[in-house]
Amino acid sequence: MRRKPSQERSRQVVEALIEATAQTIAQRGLAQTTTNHIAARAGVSVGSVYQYFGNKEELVGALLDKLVNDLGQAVDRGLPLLLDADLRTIVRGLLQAGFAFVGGNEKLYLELARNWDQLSTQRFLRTLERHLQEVFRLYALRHYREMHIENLPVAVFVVTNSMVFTILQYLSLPQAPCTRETLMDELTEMAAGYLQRRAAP
Amino acid sequence: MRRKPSQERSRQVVEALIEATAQTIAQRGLAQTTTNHIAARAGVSVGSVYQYFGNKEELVGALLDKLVNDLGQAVDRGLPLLLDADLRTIVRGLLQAGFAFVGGNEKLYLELARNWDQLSTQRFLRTLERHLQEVFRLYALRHYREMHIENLPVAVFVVTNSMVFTILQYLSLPQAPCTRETLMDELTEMAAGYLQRRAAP
DNA sequence: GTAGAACGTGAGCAAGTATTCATAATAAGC
DNA sequence: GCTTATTATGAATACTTGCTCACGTTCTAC
Repeated sequence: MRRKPSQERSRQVVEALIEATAQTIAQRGLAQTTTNHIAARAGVSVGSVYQYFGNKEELVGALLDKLVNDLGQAVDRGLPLLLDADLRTIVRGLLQAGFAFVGGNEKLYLELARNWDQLSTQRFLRTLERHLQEVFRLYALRHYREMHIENLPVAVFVVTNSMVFTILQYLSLPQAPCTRETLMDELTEMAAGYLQRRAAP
Repeated sequence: MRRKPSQERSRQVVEALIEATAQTIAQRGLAQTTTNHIAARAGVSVGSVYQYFGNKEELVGALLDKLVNDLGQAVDRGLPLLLDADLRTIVRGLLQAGFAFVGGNEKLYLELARNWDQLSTQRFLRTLERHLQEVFRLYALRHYREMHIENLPVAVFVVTNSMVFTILQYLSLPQAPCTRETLMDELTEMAAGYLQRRAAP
């Protein structure tokens, strides 16, 4: 951030710019999102963008920061409700929460996912992995008889990526091969089966 | 293809252009790949690109056609060897084959995967799904006692996407969280467990 | 050998877009 | 009210890049 906004006015501009970035990406796609579009939608001029962001990338980065933060909060909110349930219920609940999270801004998240290489999209996955690792670590402690995973980080890595990308792929298909419920059932089956596999000896 | 090459000379130019496209994408990334770069690397001038391809997209499309074709052949070659084995061995073999296939051009495939939205990358996945569906259909026929999946297309969809994207994600990590062998073991565990789950009543 | 077709060339055009900067408007401090 | 700091403006700049086209070269058929 090139200049730190000190007045209320400018803080609102920064907020409007980030929001406008989200909307423009959702509507036109990342590639077709220009600084002029963003400024116009935010109701300010291009110059204002460069008052607060060194370049376009920083602006998108700020948007991602906000989304990563939202994600973390969403997971944390849903977490305590799940820990008493069994593994299958937990996984199903996480999937449901995931769909709900993406639900509002499907277009935006799809577009961001399509451009996952543009650096920071990775932070999204890592944040998610970190939170899920915590969930399953706690579960494993409570149910050490049923679940004993040797390498939790790797297991979480596999499950997280499998879930996220399969769902994204499902969402971006022109016509779905099955209902959303069926997809969640199958993913739950796969993930829960995998995580539960190794009973302690 | 704007003009059909009739002389040997021009056929070589077309081939060189496609090859140069692959190399340039692998080296500089799709976004930084310009028609001028491709032409230079192919040892011809930009104009020649437009003798045979209407635009840059068609050129990349031709490259993808070639790769999809390669993929189909690779799967078909490996297929007969696997059908006698058990499910776990088959999945492990497919993963091994997958890594081998990508192995030579890791950079290229990663870069193409990063830009999966640019149309035709989807064809890649569908081709793979189609082939895998055939593999598991045949396996299910032979081992109808052990495996009876109600909705094979959906199961294959889930497994294929999970495997492909987890591997791609693994490959694009700056530092791997586990060895390639471990990853394959875990993926095998998850996929085979999932596919084998429902025994016939 | 030569005419005509196929092919190759690369400077330059057209279009788009990130970024700057001189200038103007607004708010804060006194 | 006046001064200074902060914020906003948007035309102009600088740069990239896909693509064209008038011209030169190579091949083929007769």
